[in-house]
Amino acid sequence: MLSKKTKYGLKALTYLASQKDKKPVQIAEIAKQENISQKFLESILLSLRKTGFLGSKKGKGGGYYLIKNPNEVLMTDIMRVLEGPIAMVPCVSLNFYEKCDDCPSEDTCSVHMLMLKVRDSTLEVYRNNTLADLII
Amino acid sequence: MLSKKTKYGLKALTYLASQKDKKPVQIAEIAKQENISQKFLESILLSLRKTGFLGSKKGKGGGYYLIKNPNEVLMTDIMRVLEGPIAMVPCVSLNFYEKCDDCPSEDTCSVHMLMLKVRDSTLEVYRNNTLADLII
DNA sequence: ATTTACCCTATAGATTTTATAGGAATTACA
DNA sequence: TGTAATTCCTATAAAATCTATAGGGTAAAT
Repeated sequence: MLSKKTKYGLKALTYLASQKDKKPVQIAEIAKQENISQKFLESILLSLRKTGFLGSKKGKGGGYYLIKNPNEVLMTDIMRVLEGPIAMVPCVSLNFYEKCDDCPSEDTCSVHMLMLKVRDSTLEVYRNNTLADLII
Repeated sequence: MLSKKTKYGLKALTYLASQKDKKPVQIAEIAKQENISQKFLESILLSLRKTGFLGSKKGKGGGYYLIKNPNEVLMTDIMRVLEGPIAMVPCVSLNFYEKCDDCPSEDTCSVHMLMLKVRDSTLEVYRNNTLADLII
């Protein structure tokens, strides 16, 4: 299941991406328009800024804005920051690899092979979609 | 992330599928071979029996066995029983549909469209794999 | 100065996941 | 007929994760 954090994050990014200009948008505005708890959204936007997706401006007239053009932002990168690993098991994760402690070998693990296929098919979707594709 | 329940369930099903004959296999044997807590596995196998994937036999020489041939068991069906919805959001789920309470409309939801694509690509994997494909 | 708005950390509440406990019911077999 | 083996079932506890909320700090604009 997609976490609320990811869902809210995607909605906020899309909201920013659909702005005419690149002027900062306030948290309060995004929160209200997208039905998101403002404080929760605040922490999400903060993490998106720290990971280089958003810029921010303090003080009056401040807010958040996109750093790159929407069509340059791959869904793979967004999803990894918001949701974490794209793979369903750590042992098939490209960016968050971990060995499973309950498996003697990955070569003979039935789950491993299946989840590799799922990962690849999901990756293909994320690699072929940018933030721009989320704008209706 | 794949839950342990699903992972263990898949391993257990694969273990049963790779048996030569269809004689019942005891929980204890599967638990030991696959490094799974026996009591936890017990509840998983129970749910797989109640959903028609496994048969069971009580008493001495009892255990669990597959009802169908491994190549007749689609991964879609297994995953829905073990893990639940294949979709990452309820509003794009075929079998567990639910409206999102924070979205005014699905047609204008950026998350909805993306998750529809992810669901379809994942479904394609599960529809093209059976339990037999998990056997190494 | 004062107001506006982001910055940051800690923590609490809710939910889900991951088991564990303990006994009841059933079967095989001596 | 008795006994050991094995699944069946419900309840509940422990742990982890998710979803916020609280409250003050910091920088910028006017």
